[in-house]
Parts: sequence; C-alpha cells; structure tokens
Amino acid sequence: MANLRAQRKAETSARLVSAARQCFFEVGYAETSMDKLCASVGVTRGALYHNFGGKSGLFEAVVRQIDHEMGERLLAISGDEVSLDAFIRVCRAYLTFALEPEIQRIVFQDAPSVLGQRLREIDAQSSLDPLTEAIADLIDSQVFPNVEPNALAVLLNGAMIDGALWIAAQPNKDASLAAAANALETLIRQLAVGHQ
Amino acid sequence: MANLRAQRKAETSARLVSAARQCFFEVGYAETSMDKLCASVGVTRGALYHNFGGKSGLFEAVVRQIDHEMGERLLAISGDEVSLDAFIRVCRAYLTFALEPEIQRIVFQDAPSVLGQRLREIDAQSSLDPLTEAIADLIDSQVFPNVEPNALAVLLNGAMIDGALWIAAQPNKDASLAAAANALETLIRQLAVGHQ
DNA sequence: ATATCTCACATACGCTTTGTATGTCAAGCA
DNA sequence: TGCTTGACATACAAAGCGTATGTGAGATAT
Repeated sequence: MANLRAQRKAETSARLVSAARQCFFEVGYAETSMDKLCASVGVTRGALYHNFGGKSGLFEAVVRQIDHEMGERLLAISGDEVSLDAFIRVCRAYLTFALEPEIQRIVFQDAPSVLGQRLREIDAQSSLDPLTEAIADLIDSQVFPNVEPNALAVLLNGAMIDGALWIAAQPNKDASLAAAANALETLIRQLAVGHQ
Repeated sequence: MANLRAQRKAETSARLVSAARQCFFEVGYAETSMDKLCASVGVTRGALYHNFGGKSGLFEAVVRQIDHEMGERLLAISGDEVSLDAFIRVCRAYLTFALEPEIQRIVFQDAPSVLGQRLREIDAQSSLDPLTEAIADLIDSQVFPNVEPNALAVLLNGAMIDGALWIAAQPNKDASLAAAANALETLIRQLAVGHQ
C-alpha cells in the first residue's frame, strides 16, 4: 500500500528534526525561533505543533536522534569482550564522543534545562545502560570491587561528561584531553587493583 | 556617611535576588516572569535592568550567591587536614549538598543552559578550586598517583554532580545515596592503593 | 542655602515568540 | 462518488523581553 500521507508526514518530520538539530546546535535552544525554522523548511508552525506538540517536543526528538546515534557508535566499539582494557577503550571513546560540539551543546548544555528529569530516561538506553552492564560484568569477573553497578556507572558517566565539557573550555584541548583521559584511565585501573 | 542611595540600591538588589532565587527554584528559569517577579518585590522591570542588566544577569547573581554559600560550607568542613579520610569527608559532604533541590534545579539543571561556559568560571572558586587543591596535596603526599590535579578534580566533580542528580531521580533515595556514596568512596580509596 | 547634577528607578513602546483555535484540501475508505 | 480523516495552513490572542526616555529624590559644589 502506498500510504502517501504517512510517508509525507515522516518526511516533514525528518526535515524539521534535521533543521532543528542544526539550529539548536548553532544558536542554542532559547535563541531558536520556531517560526523561522519552520519557514526554512517550507512549512508553517502548524506542522510543528501537529507533529511534535511544540518546541520542546521537537527538541526532544533531536535529543533522541543524537542519543540513538551515540548508542550505535558505542555499541560498535564495545563488542562482546569483557575485560578491563575493553572497558577503558569504551570509556575513552565515550569521552571522545562527548567532545563533539553538537553533542555538548544539545545534550549536555541545553537538554537538562529543557527536558528535566526526562532526559535521564531518554539517554539511559543509549549510554548509561551499556555502561552499567559492562561494569556489572567486570564486577562478576572479580575485576572490580563489589559496588552497586548503577551507582558506579552514573559516577563514571558524570565524570566523563564533565571532563569533556572541561576539555572543551580549555585553551589547549589536546593537552587537556590527554590529562583527562589519563586521569580517567588511572581512576578505572586503580579500581581493579587488589581484586585478581 | 549616610549614602542612602547606595543603601537603597543594595536593598532592592538583595530583595530581587531573594525573590528570584525562590522563583527560579520553584518554577525554573524559563517559566519565571520578570514582570511578575519585579511586581512581587514592589519594583518595575526598570529596576531589574538597571541593577542586573537583564534576566540572565539576575540569574547569574543568584547562582553566585548559592555557589558562595556552598563554598563557605565546604570550607567549614574541609579544614586544613591533608589526609585521605578528610578528603572523603569533603566529597561526601559535597554529594550531600548537591542533593538539595534548590542547588540541583538552579545550579545543575538550569545554569549550564543559561550561563554557558561562564558557569565554569563562576563555580570554580567555590567548589572546583578547593577540590583541586586538596587533590594536589594528596598527590604531593604520595597518597594519590601522579595525575593532573585539575583533570582529576573535574572528573570527581562531575561524578558527584551526576551522582546527586541520579539519587534525586531514584524512588528510594536513602538506598541510592548509600550506594552512590559507597561507590564514590571505593573509587577514591582505590586511587590510593599502591602508593604508600 | 540653593542651584545643579547624578543616579536609581518608573513609564511607555515596539518587537518577537509561543500556543491555540479554526479553516482547508488532498488522501483514504465505503 | 460521496464521506471521513488527517496533515497541515491561517488567524488570533497573549505574554515576555529589551530599550528609549522621563522623573524625582538624594548627593555635590559653590
């Protein structure tokens, strides 16, 4: 069946999300005008409210898209290996992803304010759950001491996010990245000491 | 000298900051109307723009006030002792402070979006600098391995902030706090292993 | 003491943005 | 082919922010 209507709808939705993603990144959530954004896509605000319910709904769609992409990228790197080295590889990759300006601006800077607690549910699947699972595996394998995997995952997640934001604010980003990555790796490797 | 004018100005500024702090906490930055806020204080928006330059200026003043208070509280706890136990006490206290709803909403949820990179400079003095100094002392004392103190401070700072936000979102907050505090303490104590 | 000046704040205005309520026309269905 | 539905467009109303300008009490100078 053709179902042209659903196809059209998906297209306009995708175009709105695409344009919004660019604007939210370049000028931020507050400074993005829905009127101008819709005009640039070739629709009116009626399409926006019909498809996403409002400005925050469109923003949430953008965040979900970015989170989904990051989840895929992390999944491609992690693989099935359960080892300290693999875990550190994933963390280092996550730190690198978090350095990307688009992710920083949209997901780390604006999303907490716009989406509130819902953000936690949204990016749980993409980043926090895989991290928790990897930690739980390492605890089971006696590599890590026996702590609550969820709690440790949250702590490491926050450390990497804030680390990435810090790096981005430093003048010498290469040196800062090296320092942060080194500190992070030390933090994680030390966790595994005394638990052979 | 009397200088009534300066005194009046300081009073209206303080009253604006006080009222704003309550509103920003209760309904958030975006939903706070400067018109209604100024009316509740008994002034017009003219006073706001004269004293703070705008909505974001008033918000920044509120953040500075909260940050300053938190810095004082942390300073009272830290003392001059350089030891792993003292460091853990401070971190635990920071985690507890970060659990307070007012701090979460204003400083952690809304401030990054409203103030952007400036937030980092603002709360550097209150929380990050003391943390960095404590870490540097512990590295000098061979308690911690030799990593960049700034980087490690940022990582731990982010871990504690995100940990506090996570706890606040959990149904069983007591258990979550215990789990996060335990994981954090393990993370820090393990750092000191093998560096007698 | 008085004239002048300054500054803390009020008033008034215009622009922008958001949300909603209603209209419309093509696509799907009977 | 007539009716219904849904994906938008149009029109409207309200609120908020920022700025430009006015004003009167307090500070200053002579």
